[in-house]
Formats: sequence, structure tokens, C-alpha cells
Amino acid sequence: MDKINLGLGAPRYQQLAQAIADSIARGEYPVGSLLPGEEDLCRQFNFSRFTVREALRHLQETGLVTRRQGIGTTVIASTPTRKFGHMIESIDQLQQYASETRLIDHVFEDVVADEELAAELGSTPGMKFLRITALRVGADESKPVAWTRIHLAAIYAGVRSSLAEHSGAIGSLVEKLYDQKITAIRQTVSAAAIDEAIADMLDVAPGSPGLRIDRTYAGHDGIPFEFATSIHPGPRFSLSMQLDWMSPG
Amino acid sequence: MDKINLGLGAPRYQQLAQAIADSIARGEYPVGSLLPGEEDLCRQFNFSRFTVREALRHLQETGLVTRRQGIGTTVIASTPTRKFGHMIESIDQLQQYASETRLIDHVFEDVVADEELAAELGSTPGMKFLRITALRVGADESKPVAWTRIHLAAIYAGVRSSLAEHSGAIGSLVEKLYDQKITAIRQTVSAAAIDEAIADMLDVAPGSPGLRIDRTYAGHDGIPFEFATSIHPGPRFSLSMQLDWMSPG
DNA sequence: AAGTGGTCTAGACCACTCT
DNA sequence: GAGTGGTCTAGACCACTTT
Repeated sequence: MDKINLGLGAPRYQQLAQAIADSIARGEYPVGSLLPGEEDLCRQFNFSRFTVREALRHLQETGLVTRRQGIGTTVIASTPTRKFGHMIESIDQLQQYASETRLIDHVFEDVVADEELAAELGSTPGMKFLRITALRVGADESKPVAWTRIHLAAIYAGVRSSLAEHSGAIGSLVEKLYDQKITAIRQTVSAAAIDEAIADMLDVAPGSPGLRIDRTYAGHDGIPFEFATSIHPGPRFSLSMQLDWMSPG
Repeated sequence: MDKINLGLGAPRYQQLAQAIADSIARGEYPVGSLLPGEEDLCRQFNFSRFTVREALRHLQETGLVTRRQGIGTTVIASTPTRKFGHMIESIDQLQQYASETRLIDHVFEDVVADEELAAELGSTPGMKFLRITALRVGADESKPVAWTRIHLAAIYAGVRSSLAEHSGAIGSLVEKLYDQKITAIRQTVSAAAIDEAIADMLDVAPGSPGLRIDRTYAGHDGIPFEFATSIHPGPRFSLSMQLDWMSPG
């Protein structure tokens, strides 16, 4: 890492960033190693500290290095990562239909997770939940689009009284009422035959194909506080998402 | 926008960024309007240009403003947007199982999209495709995990000869052979009964529930060049994804 | 030509981490 | 205490856009 001969029209910090990126790609600075300090780089290339820092900032933005005060600049990747991303801007947007639908026929139960339930949810035994079982219907209240069962941490049981007037996802209701910020959602999609009890409620034949979506919502502490399962009649629902390439930086 | 009284321990540029963000949120600088120039801000707050630029950079990273040389700093949002994101780092990761599975029993056909096929794929009539129908099996070649049918733009028909040795998604094979970069993927998931012909191949009962995934892959020009449909036997497959909150900036 | 943001220098002090 | 990155100043020149 000593010669710079790329992009002579480009700003110095870009040329420097490129030179360092090349060195990293060549393995001169393996992942996990430290880059020379800023002062070193200044002397080595005869650039001001501003220029060096601007180059390092660029490398940081492309995900090649992290920087920490008192430690230095650590290489964390040898190549800019290519990422596809799916972004949504609200909870209701995840549940694509949620803002235009409502829950009806709620059944509320207070349950404590035993071994079995805890295993099913991926929670811990002994945790207290409000269990909500309901049907989700469109605005015209024709055939339901989903049967849904939610296990909500008991501390948020107060949503119970507001549920009837709320259209949208329960997660966003909790956010509103409790100022609890959802920071991670995990979603699993699978197909399964709809069993008789649920088929009746959804007005489909027992055993007909259903789309099952399991979602867990976790808050600031990373601990899931809501576990939701939805079962959609095959023909009445599909889940779409667009993944776009995110340029590194 | 004139007083600063937030976070006295915080760096000046952060305080300034916060002050400006507050002004924008209050509507003092509506979306579409220009912020004062850097020199103005320097005089107004008695900060150096470095500090002012650092604050503006922060606002840019949070998506509140854009900056253009010769124009100025334009307000593009009044509030930082909260985003949930799902990121994957490769095509094969989208098809979660793809890197450990292979396609067998390929059937190749050259087809030209008529009205019906074009409508089904979301393509245009007259487009030429290589149609690949195959089964995806695990390493042990036990029961197949999916039946799959791919319509690949005819210009990439050369993948045909490399398909047998390739494990992974076809999209990544096209990327490798043709230097075609995939920039957008659209994915739709639904549940449907598996029809008899496919059920036979998958070794499940006809009419049993299946998870159907339709994906289109588009390249640099935004035009989809690959249309893939997979049908998975209900119990043998599920699709998981994690969505994380992405801090604005 | 005037005004904007983009790049760059030389120098300073500070907060943090490690030994 | 030595070394790291983080913040900050004062001043300069340049490239771009609009008038």
C-alpha cells in the first residue's frame, strides 16, 4: 500500500480510500487487523489529517472497517458487501392488509406458558400472557381473511379495551399505548392444511391449504413480547415483498 | 431556529443538527425549502464551517435533507423515518436452502410467451424464454424439497450446460456466467393445493397443501429476466426472515 | 459574477483505551 | 502516559449552478 494511481481527477480522499480498499482486498490488512493510525497515514501519503479521515469515513460507510476511539481502525470485511434489502416503514405495512382490516369475535384468555406452550412459541415457561384469538375481516365484513392467535406479554394486557376500535396490527397498538418500541420482528411462513375448527370459522373446507405466518415482535431489550400466528385461506391471501439492491454506502 | 439548549455535553455539531431538525419538525423550513447557506449558519451560531458541515452531514444521513453543490441544502422530510429492514447478502441466501441443494431431472423447452403466459408471468407477449422444469433435492437426494419452473430470458440460455454442476440459485449462475447484476427481486408467497402431476413428483398426496413462491429477478435496466416459481410440500419447507429496526442514519 | 456546497491544509485540544 | 480516534478552528481554493 504505497502507490496511488487511480482516478487522477478524483478527490484525494477517494483515491486514498480506493488504495486502502485495494490493500485490504489483496490481503495486506486481513480481516481483524488494525490499519495504521491516522497520523501514520498522513505521513505515508503526505495528506492532511482531514483527507485521511475523509477516506477512512468512506471505508467505514462501505462496511470495510470500524473505528473506535482509543483502539484504532479495524478491518471487518475484505470486500464491500452486496446487500439486498427489504424495507418497510411501519408495522402495519408488514401485515400488508392490516390497515384495512379489523379483528372481530375476540376471545381473551389469561394463560401461563407451560413447557409445551413455551416451546411452541420460543418463549420461556412461566411467562404470563394474554391470549387473543380472533378473526380478521375486511371492511365489508365478508369472508374472513385470517384466523389469528396472539400471545401478548401480560404487562400489555391493557390493549384489551382498545382492541375493538383499533384497525391494524396489534403490535402497533402496543407501541401507541405503552410507548414500547418494536425493534425486531421475526417472521416464518409455511403452508399447512387447515384443521376443522379453524376451517369452520374461515368458511373453507377442512384440510384445504392455508398459509401460516408466525411472527414474533421484540422490543428494545431484544426479548419477544408478542407472538402472533395467522392462518390465511390459501386463495384469499398472498405475501409479497420487493428486495432491492442496496449500494454499499 | 436560534437557541440551542439541548445536550450540553454533546458535541456542537450534534446540538446544531438537533436544533435544525427541530426547526424542520416545527415547520420553520417546510419540505422543499432551502436551509440557509453554510456561511449563514456559521455566522448565526458562531460555529466554524467544519462544525456546521458536520451537522448538515448528520441531517443528510438521517434523510432530512439533500445537499447539492451550487444549489444548497434542501429539506426533503420533516421527520426521520423509521424503517424496518430485511437484508440478505446473496441470492442464495434468499433461497435459504439453495446452497445445499441441487436441481435434478431438468426438462428444457424453448418457449415464446403468448398472451396467457405473458400475463401469468407479468412479462410481455413475444418474449423468448428457456423454460426449465426441475426438482430440487437435498444433498442426500431423498424426497425433493421443491418442484420448480423457471422462465429465463433466452439470451441467457447458455446456463443450460452448466446447470447440472451448479448448486444454488439459477439467478446467481446467470450473474456469474453473464456478468449480469441482479438489482431487484420481487417475491410473492402463497398457499395452494398441489395438483396431481406435481404431487407425484414431490411424493405427496394430490391436493395436499403447498407453499408457492413466485420470484422475479430484474437486472440493471429494471426489466425482469427470470421468472421462477417454486412449489414446496407444506411440511418440508418454511420461509423465515428477520426484520430489524434500522436507525435513521 | 455571485453564491452554493466540495475539498483541503495546519494546527489544536479532548475523550477514550490500553499498559 | 502514550497512542488512538473525535471534535473544532481559521482560512483557502475549487467546481458547480443560477443570474
